[in-house]
Amino acid sequence: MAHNREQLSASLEDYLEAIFHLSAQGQVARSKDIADRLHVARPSVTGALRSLASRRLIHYKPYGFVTLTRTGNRQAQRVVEKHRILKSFFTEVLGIKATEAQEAACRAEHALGPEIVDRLMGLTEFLAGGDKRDWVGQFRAYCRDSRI
Amino acid sequence: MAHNREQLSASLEDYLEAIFHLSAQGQVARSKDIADRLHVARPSVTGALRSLASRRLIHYKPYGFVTLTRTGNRQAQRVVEKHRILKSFFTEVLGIKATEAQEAACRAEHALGPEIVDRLMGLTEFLAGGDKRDWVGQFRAYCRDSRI
DNA sequence: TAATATAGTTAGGAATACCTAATAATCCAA
DNA sequence: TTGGATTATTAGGTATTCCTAACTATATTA
Repeated sequence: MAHNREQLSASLEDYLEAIFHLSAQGQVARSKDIADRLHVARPSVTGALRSLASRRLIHYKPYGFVTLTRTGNRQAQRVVEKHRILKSFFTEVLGIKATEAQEAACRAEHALGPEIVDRLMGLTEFLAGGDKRDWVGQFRAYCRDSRI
Repeated sequence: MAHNREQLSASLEDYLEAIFHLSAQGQVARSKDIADRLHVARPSVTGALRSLASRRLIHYKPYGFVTLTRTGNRQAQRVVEKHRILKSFFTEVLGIKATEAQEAACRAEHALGPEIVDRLMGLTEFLAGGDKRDWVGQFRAYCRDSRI
Protein backbone atom coordinates (compact mmCIF):
# COMPACT_ATOMS: atom_id res chain seq x y z
CA MET A 1 0.00 0.00 0.00
CA ALA A 2 2.79 2.37 0.93
CA HIS A 3 0.83 5.61 1.16
CA ASN A 4 2.17 6.01 4.65
CA ARG A 5 4.15 9.19 4.12
CA GLU A 6 1.88 10.71 1.46
CA GLN A 7 -0.19 13.58 2.63
CA LEU A 8 -3.93 13.24 2.82
CA SER A 9 -6.38 14.75 0.36
CA ALA A 10 -8.68 17.50 1.58
CA SER A 11 -11.54 15.04 1.44
CA LEU A 12 -9.86 12.42 3.61
CA GLU A 13 -8.83 15.10 6.10
CA ASP A 14 -12.49 16.05 6.38
CA TYR A 15 -13.43 12.45 7.13
CA LEU A 16 -10.67 12.20 9.73
CA GLU A 17 -11.85 15.41 11.36
CA ALA A 18 -15.44 14.19 11.46
CA ILE A 19 -14.41 10.91 13.04
CA PHE A 20 -12.37 12.78 15.61
CA HIS A 21 -15.29 15.00 16.63
CA LEU A 22 -17.81 12.17 16.73
CA SER A 23 -15.51 9.99 18.83
CA ALA A 24 -14.85 12.87 21.18
CA GLN A 25 -18.38 14.09 21.74
CA GLY A 26 -19.89 10.69 22.32
CA GLN A 27 -18.76 7.18 21.95
CA VAL A 28 -18.03 5.60 18.61
CA ALA A 29 -18.16 7.17 15.16
CA ARG A 30 -20.96 5.57 13.16
CA SER A 31 -20.96 5.59 9.39
CA LYS A 32 -24.33 7.33 9.20
CA ASP A 33 -23.25 10.12 11.54
CA ILE A 34 -20.15 10.76 9.45
CA ALA A 35 -22.34 10.91 6.34
CA ASP A 36 -24.73 13.37 7.97
CA ARG A 37 -21.96 15.55 9.30
CA LEU A 38 -20.19 15.81 5.94
CA HIS A 39 -23.37 15.88 3.85
CA VAL A 40 -22.37 12.91 1.73
CA ALA A 41 -24.19 9.66 0.96
CA ARG A 42 -23.43 6.60 3.04
CA PRO A 43 -21.60 4.66 0.33
CA SER A 44 -19.13 7.52 0.06
CA VAL A 45 -18.29 7.00 3.72
CA THR A 46 -17.64 3.31 3.21
CA GLY A 47 -15.14 4.16 0.49
CA ALA A 48 -13.41 6.80 2.55
CA LEU A 49 -13.18 4.49 5.56
CA ARG A 50 -11.51 1.83 3.48
CA SER A 51 -9.05 4.39 2.22
CA LEU A 52 -8.26 5.68 5.71
CA ALA A 53 -7.92 2.13 6.98
CA SER A 54 -5.47 1.26 4.20
CA ARG A 55 -3.39 4.21 5.39
CA ARG A 56 -3.60 2.86 8.94
CA LEU A 57 -5.31 5.99 10.24
CA ILE A 58 -8.40 4.21 11.54
CA HIS A 59 -9.37 0.80 12.82
CA TYR A 60 -12.15 -0.43 10.57
CA LYS A 61 -13.97 -3.67 9.91
CA PRO A 62 -17.11 -3.83 7.77
CA TYR A 63 -20.20 -3.44 10.00
CA GLY A 64 -17.92 -2.73 12.92
CA PHE A 65 -17.28 0.59 14.58
CA VAL A 66 -14.61 3.05 13.66
CA THR A 67 -11.84 4.32 15.90
CA LEU A 68 -8.75 6.36 15.19
CA THR A 69 -5.34 4.76 15.37
CA ARG A 70 -2.59 6.55 17.21
CA THR A 71 -1.30 8.06 13.95
CA GLY A 72 -4.82 8.87 12.86
CA ASN A 73 -5.51 10.65 16.08
CA ARG A 74 -2.36 12.70 15.75
CA GLN A 75 -3.23 13.71 12.20
CA ALA A 76 -6.83 14.47 13.09
CA GLN A 77 -5.74 16.68 15.95
CA ARG A 78 -3.52 18.66 13.62
CA VAL A 79 -6.44 19.29 11.26
CA VAL A 80 -8.81 20.19 14.07
CA GLU A 81 -6.27 22.58 15.52
CA LYS A 82 -5.79 24.30 12.17
CA HIS A 83 -9.51 24.63 11.82
CA ARG A 84 -9.84 26.14 15.27
CA ILE A 85 -7.08 28.67 14.68
CA LEU A 86 -8.40 29.74 11.30
CA LYS A 87 -11.92 30.09 12.58
CA SER A 88 -10.90 32.26 15.49
CA PHE A 89 -8.75 34.43 13.26
CA PHE A 90 -11.73 34.93 10.95
CA THR A 91 -14.17 35.74 13.74
CA GLU A 92 -12.01 37.49 16.33
CA VAL A 93 -9.71 39.48 14.08
CA LEU A 94 -11.53 39.86 10.78
CA GLY A 95 -14.98 40.05 12.36
CA ILE A 96 -16.53 37.47 10.05
CA LYS A 97 -19.71 35.92 11.38
CA ALA A 98 -19.52 32.46 12.89
CA THR A 99 -21.19 30.39 10.17
CA GLU A 100 -19.19 31.88 7.31
CA ALA A 101 -15.99 31.63 9.39
CA GLN A 102 -16.75 28.00 10.06
CA GLU A 103 -17.20 27.18 6.39
CA ALA A 104 -14.18 29.16 5.22
CA ALA A 105 -11.99 27.53 7.86
CA CYS A 106 -13.17 24.16 6.60
CA ARG A 107 -12.12 25.00 3.06
CA ALA A 108 -8.87 26.82 3.88
CA GLU A 109 -7.54 24.40 6.48
CA HIS A 110 -6.31 22.08 3.75
CA ALA A 111 -4.48 24.81 1.87
CA LEU A 112 -2.31 26.33 4.59
CA GLY A 113 0.86 24.84 6.01
CA PRO A 114 1.92 24.89 9.66
CA GLU A 115 4.13 27.95 9.29
CA ILE A 116 1.31 30.21 8.15
CA VAL A 117 -1.15 28.73 10.61
CA ASP A 118 1.24 29.27 13.52
CA ARG A 119 1.74 32.89 12.55
CA LEU A 120 -2.00 33.37 12.20
CA MET A 121 -2.44 32.03 15.69
CA GLY A 122 0.22 34.44 16.87
CA LEU A 123 -1.44 37.34 15.10
CA THR A 124 -4.80 36.49 16.63
CA GLU A 125 -3.29 36.43 20.10
CA PHE A 126 -1.35 39.59 19.38
CA LEU A 127 -4.34 41.53 18.13
CA ALA A 128 -7.23 40.03 20.04
CA GLY A 129 -5.37 38.83 23.11
CA GLY A 130 -6.96 41.03 25.76
CA ASP A 131 -4.45 43.78 25.22
CA LYS A 132 -5.24 47.22 26.52
CA ARG A 133 -4.52 48.81 23.14
CA ASP A 134 -7.62 47.30 21.49
CA TRP A 135 -6.16 46.87 18.05
CA VAL A 136 -9.09 44.90 16.83
CA GLY A 137 -11.39 47.74 17.82
CA GLN A 138 -9.25 50.15 15.84
CA PHE A 139 -9.25 47.78 12.89
CA ARG A 140 -13.05 47.59 13.04
CA ALA A 141 -13.23 51.37 12.98
CA TYR A 142 -10.82 51.40 10.06
CA CYS A 143 -13.05 48.91 8.23
CA ARG A 144 -16.12 51.02 8.90
CA ASP A 145 -14.41 54.14 7.61
CA SER A 146 -13.19 52.48 4.43
CA ARG A 147 -16.48 50.55 3.98
CA ILE A 148 -14.90 47.09 4.07
CA MET B 1 -24.19 23.63 -21.75
CA ALA B 2 -25.59 25.96 -19.12
CA HIS B 3 -22.72 26.01 -16.63
CA ASN B 4 -22.83 29.76 -16.93
CA ARG B 5 -23.64 30.59 -13.32
CA GLU B 6 -21.81 27.64 -11.73
CA GLN B 7 -18.63 28.57 -9.99
CA LEU B 8 -15.35 27.37 -11.34
CA SER B 9 -13.28 24.58 -9.89
CA ALA B 10 -9.93 25.44 -8.35
CA SER B 11 -8.25 23.83 -11.31
CA LEU B 12 -10.09 25.88 -13.92
CA GLU B 13 -9.42 29.04 -11.94
CA ASP B 14 -5.74 28.22 -12.15
CA TYR B 15 -5.94 27.86 -15.91
CA LEU B 16 -7.82 31.15 -16.19
CA GLU B 17 -5.20 32.87 -14.06
CA ALA B 18 -2.37 31.46 -16.16
CA ILE B 19 -4.03 32.62 -19.39
CA PHE B 20 -4.53 36.06 -17.89
CA HIS B 21 -0.87 36.40 -16.94
CA LEU B 22 0.44 35.06 -20.25
CA SER B 23 -1.82 37.35 -22.25
CA ALA B 24 -0.80 40.31 -20.15
CA GLN B 25 2.94 39.83 -20.13
CA GLY B 26 3.29 39.16 -23.83
CA GLN B 27 0.98 38.47 -26.67
CA VAL B 28 -1.17 35.39 -26.88
CA ALA B 29 -1.43 32.49 -24.45
CA ARG B 30 -0.06 29.36 -26.08
CA SER B 31 -1.02 25.91 -24.91
CA LYS B 32 2.55 24.90 -24.18
CA ASP B 33 3.19 27.99 -22.05
CA ILE B 34 0.09 27.28 -19.99
CA ALA B 35 1.28 23.71 -19.52
CA ASP B 36 4.73 24.86 -18.40
CA ARG B 37 3.37 27.48 -16.05
CA LEU B 38 0.99 25.07 -14.32
CA HIS B 39 3.31 22.06 -14.48
CA VAL B 40 0.80 19.87 -16.27
CA ALA B 41 1.07 17.88 -19.50
CA ARG B 42 -0.15 19.47 -22.72
CA PRO B 43 -3.19 17.23 -23.19
CA SER B 44 -4.45 18.39 -19.80
CA VAL B 45 -4.42 21.94 -21.15
CA THR B 46 -6.45 20.97 -24.21
CA GLY B 47 -9.13 19.52 -21.94
CA ALA B 48 -9.19 22.55 -19.69
CA LEU B 49 -9.39 24.93 -22.63
CA ARG B 50 -12.40 23.07 -23.99
CA SER B 51 -14.04 23.30 -20.61
CA LEU B 52 -13.35 27.03 -20.28
CA ALA B 53 -14.58 27.60 -23.82
CA SER B 54 -17.83 25.75 -23.14
CA ARG B 55 -18.33 28.15 -20.24
CA ARG B 56 -17.67 31.06 -22.58
CA LEU B 57 -14.69 32.28 -20.57
CA ILE B 58 -12.19 32.03 -23.41
CA HIS B 59 -12.19 32.18 -27.18
CA TYR B 60 -10.73 28.90 -28.36
CA LYS B 61 -10.46 27.01 -31.61
CA PRO B 62 -8.25 23.93 -31.94
CA TYR B 63 -4.77 24.95 -33.08
CA GLY B 64 -5.78 28.58 -32.72
CA PHE B 65 -4.69 30.97 -30.03
CA VAL B 66 -6.48 31.55 -26.77
CA THR B 67 -7.91 34.83 -25.56
CA LEU B 68 -10.15 35.66 -22.64
CA THR B 69 -13.72 36.71 -23.26
CA ARG B 70 -15.08 39.70 -21.43
CA THR B 71 -16.58 37.47 -18.73
CA GLY B 72 -13.42 35.39 -18.62
CA ASN B 73 -11.32 38.46 -18.14
CA ARG B 74 -13.54 39.67 -15.32
CA GLN B 75 -13.32 36.30 -13.56
CA ALA B 76 -9.60 36.02 -14.10
CA GLN B 77 -9.05 39.45 -12.64
CA ARG B 78 -10.98 38.50 -9.56
CA VAL B 79 -8.76 35.44 -9.04
CA VAL B 80 -5.57 37.37 -9.69
CA GLU B 81 -6.64 40.06 -7.28
CA LYS B 82 -7.39 37.51 -4.57
CA HIS B 83 -4.00 35.97 -5.14
CA ARG B 84 -2.27 39.31 -4.87
CA ILE B 85 -4.05 40.24 -1.65
CA LEU B 86 -3.38 36.89 -0.01
CA LYS B 87 0.25 36.93 -0.98
CA SER B 88 0.86 40.39 0.38
CA PHE B 89 -0.93 39.52 3.61
CA PHE B 90 1.32 36.49 3.99
CA THR B 91 4.53 38.37 3.25
CA GLU B 92 3.88 41.82 4.64
CA VAL B 93 1.89 40.98 7.74
CA LEU B 94 2.80 37.41 8.61
CA GLY B 95 6.39 37.70 7.39
CA ILE B 96 6.29 34.52 5.33
CA LYS B 97 8.98 34.32 2.67
CA ALA B 98 7.97 35.06 -0.93
CA THR B 99 8.05 31.57 -2.43
CA GLU B 100 6.02 29.96 0.34
CA ALA B 101 3.60 32.92 0.31
CA GLN B 102 3.20 32.51 -3.43
CA GLU B 103 2.36 28.83 -3.17
CA ALA B 104 0.04 29.20 -0.22
CA ALA B 105 -1.82 32.05 -1.94
CA CYS B 106 -2.25 29.81 -4.95
CA ARG B 107 -3.83 27.10 -2.83
CA ALA B 108 -5.91 29.33 -0.56
CA GLU B 109 -7.27 31.69 -3.20
CA HIS B 110 -9.90 29.14 -4.18
CA ALA B 111 -11.09 28.62 -0.63
CA LEU B 112 -11.81 32.15 0.53
CA GLY B 113 -14.81 34.26 -0.44
CA PRO B 114 -14.80 37.98 -1.23
CA GLU B 115 -15.82 39.03 2.27
CA ILE B 116 -12.80 37.47 3.94
CA VAL B 117 -10.44 38.57 1.18
CA ASP B 118 -11.64 42.17 1.43
CA ARG B 119 -11.10 42.18 5.17
CA LEU B 120 -7.66 40.67 4.74
CA MET B 121 -6.79 43.45 2.35
CA GLY B 122 -8.07 45.94 4.89
CA LEU B 123 -6.03 44.33 7.64
CA THR B 124 -2.90 44.39 5.53
CA GLU B 125 -3.37 48.09 4.82
CA PHE B 126 -4.22 48.75 8.44
CA LEU B 127 -1.18 46.97 9.82
CA ALA B 128 1.42 47.45 7.09
CA GLY B 129 0.13 50.65 5.56
CA GLY B 130 3.01 52.97 6.34
CA ASP B 131 1.55 53.91 9.68
CA LYS B 132 3.83 55.51 12.24
CA ARG B 133 2.85 52.99 14.90
CA ASP B 134 4.66 50.10 13.18
CA TRP B 135 2.29 47.36 14.23
CA VAL B 136 3.94 44.82 12.02
CA GLY B 137 7.25 45.52 13.73
CA GLN B 138 5.65 44.93 17.09
CA PHE B 139 4.04 41.73 15.82
CA ARG B 140 7.44 40.52 14.60
CA ALA B 141 8.88 41.17 18.05
CA TYR B 142 5.95 39.34 19.60
CA CYS B 143 6.62 36.39 17.28
CA ARG B 144 10.28 36.36 18.20
CA ASP B 145 9.49 36.39 21.91
CA SER B 146 6.99 33.58 21.66
CA ARG B 147 9.15 31.62 19.18
CA ILE B 148 6.58 31.55 16.40
C1' DT C 1 -38.25 -14.82 18.49
C1' DA C 2 -39.96 -13.16 14.23
C1' DA C 3 -41.05 -9.07 11.62
C1' DT C 4 -39.57 -4.75 10.59
C1' DA C 5 -36.84 -0.74 10.66
C1' DT C 6 -32.27 1.05 10.35
C1' DA C 7 -27.55 0.98 9.10
C1' DG C 8 -23.90 -0.51 6.06
C1' DT C 9 -22.16 -2.49 1.92
C1' DT C 10 -21.93 -3.80 -3.19
C1' DA C 11 -22.60 -2.77 -7.76
C1' DG C 12 -22.44 0.26 -11.25
C1' DG C 13 -21.86 4.87 -13.00
C1' DA C 14 -20.64 9.95 -13.64
C1' DA C 15 -17.51 14.00 -13.38
C1' DT C 16 -13.03 15.94 -12.77
C1' DA C 17 -8.41 16.14 -13.52
C1' DC C 18 -4.56 14.22 -14.40
C1' DC C 19 -1.24 11.01 -17.32
C1' DT C 20 1.50 8.59 -21.63
C1' DA C 21 1.81 7.32 -26.42
C1' DA C 22 0.60 8.19 -30.91
C1' DT C 23 -1.01 11.19 -34.51
C1' DA C 24 -1.97 15.53 -36.81
C1' DA C 25 -1.32 20.34 -37.69
C1' DT C 26 1.65 24.25 -38.06
C1' DC C 27 5.92 26.69 -38.47
C1' DC C 28 10.48 27.58 -40.03
C1' DA C 29 14.61 27.29 -42.44
C1' DA C 30 17.52 25.31 -46.00
C1' DT D 1 8.61 24.44 -51.27
C1' DT D 2 9.41 20.78 -48.58
C1' DG D 3 11.19 18.19 -44.70
C1' DG D 4 12.18 18.35 -39.91
C1' DA D 5 11.17 20.46 -35.45
C1' DT D 6 7.70 22.09 -32.63
C1' DT D 7 3.15 22.35 -30.94
C1' DA D 8 -1.53 20.63 -30.31
C1' DT D 9 -4.81 17.10 -30.37
C1' DT D 10 -6.82 12.41 -30.02
C1' DA D 11 -7.03 8.01 -27.95
C1' DG D 12 -7.01 5.47 -24.11
C1' DG D 13 -6.14 4.93 -19.23
C1' DT D 14 -5.84 5.85 -13.95
C1' DA D 15 -7.21 7.80 -9.50
C1' DT D 16 -10.45 10.42 -6.67
C1' DT D 17 -14.68 11.40 -5.06
C1' DC D 18 -18.99 11.60 -5.37
C1' DC D 19 -23.82 9.52 -6.63
C1' DT D 20 -28.31 6.10 -6.83
C1' DA D 21 -30.35 1.59 -6.54
C1' DA D 22 -30.28 -2.75 -4.71
C1' DC D 23 -29.02 -5.90 -1.29
C1' DT D 24 -27.37 -7.55 3.33
C1' DA D 25 -26.39 -7.31 8.09
C1' DT D 26 -27.72 -5.72 12.54
C1' DA D 27 -30.81 -3.86 15.97
C1' DT D 28 -35.31 -3.08 17.86
C1' DT D 29 -39.76 -4.08 19.29
C1' DA D 30 -44.16 -6.19 19.34
